[in-house]
Amino acid sequence: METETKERPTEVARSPKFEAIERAAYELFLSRGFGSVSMDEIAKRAGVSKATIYSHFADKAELFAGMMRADCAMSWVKSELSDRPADDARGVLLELGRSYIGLLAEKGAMQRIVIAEAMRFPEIAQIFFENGPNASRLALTGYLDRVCATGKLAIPDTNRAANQFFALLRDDIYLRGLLGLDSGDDLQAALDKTVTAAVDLFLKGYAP
Amino acid sequence: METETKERPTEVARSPKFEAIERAAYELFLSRGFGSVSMDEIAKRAGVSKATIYSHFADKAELFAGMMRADCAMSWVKSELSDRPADDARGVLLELGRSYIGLLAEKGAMQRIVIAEAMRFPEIAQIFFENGPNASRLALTGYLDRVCATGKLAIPDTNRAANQFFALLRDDIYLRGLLGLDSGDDLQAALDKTVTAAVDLFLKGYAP
DNA sequence: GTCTATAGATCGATAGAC
DNA sequence: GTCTATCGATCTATAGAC
Repeated sequence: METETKERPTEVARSPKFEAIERAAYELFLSRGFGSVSMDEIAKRAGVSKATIYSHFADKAELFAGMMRADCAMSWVKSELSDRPADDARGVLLELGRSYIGLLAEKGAMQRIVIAEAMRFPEIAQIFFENGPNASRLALTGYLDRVCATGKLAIPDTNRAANQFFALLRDDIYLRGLLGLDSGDDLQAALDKTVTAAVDLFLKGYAP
Repeated sequence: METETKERPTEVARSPKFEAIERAAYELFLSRGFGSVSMDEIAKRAGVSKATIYSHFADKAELFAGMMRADCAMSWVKSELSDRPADDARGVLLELGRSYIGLLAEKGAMQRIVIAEAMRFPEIAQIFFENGPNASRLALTGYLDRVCATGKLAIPDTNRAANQFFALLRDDIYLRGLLGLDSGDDLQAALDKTVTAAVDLFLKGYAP
């Protein structure tokens, strides 16, 4: 979805029904996927008729792809790493780790749908990977390069190390989330422990 | 002792049509998921009529769940870790790593389907996780305990460490596979490098 | 047991009134 | 633009002949 402040030169204010359709489709698709959601259902939730939907969107696939594309295109990394201090790798990685894990939980439903429909909508899977995991990896790689320049870490391949760090953060909680399994009683404590354990292993493993 | 099991008569040979149905359903479900495969399609591929399928399986959901349940229940870990030497952690972990990555590639399609249908078939997701990732983690935890007993590694939480090791092995290749993205031209070399890099980081990070 | 034929329901998409 | 009404296709599941 896009923010309301974003200007669209070629288009005037979008009608309330149009936005209602978008919102209804987004919520339904994200909770149940492409195949299990019918256009009748979207129309009913949006409070419009089915014909109104087809006056704004060519077909069901375009409606789905439009919603997912906009959602995947949103930037993942909230905290920029380019202006982070290179002499406090532990603090920066801890903060990045907590931010990343929060992001996984927040975007969990979207990722499950993207994976489920990756065969039918390969373009969506591509956009998701580039703007999500790959963008995160690139950002961390740049930061690790700077840390290595200070001599505080010795990483032979910062690209690979960035991948490893995010892999450690995902742990098995990511897979559990994709599978819809409850991760025990004290999830937040487990997540914090996962972050600190990942940073510990990473820093010691790449110490000079 | 059940003498008359309708579903699995292990003593009596199951009819060829029954097995043809199972094989056709398994292949189709694994390649396109639950919703996109019709009973007509399964019947056509199996060379039987639709009514014959319904004479063996209650409905489409039971047919799907039966196939996926059987596939998920298959043991993952091929090489038992209980009889592995505790004084050669690097060699054992390298071998386990290659085996695990091969397994991910082999079961890639099944995992994508399990994730995609996790909401509709939570039981399948549960069985998959227990027999797959969780069983692997338990096996590795036991081995790491033995290695720590020899003093060659110092791991505060072997359960967490086992999770971390498998997470390092998955790297981002696992996610790419779920998304159906091609992982470049030289996949095998990248996989080998991922395994060695994971073992390197793990051993140095948990060195005494 | 296995088939053909079809019921019954739902879906995506459209025609036509207003 | 938006609605109601419906078409045609497709799906799951079943009835009935053999």
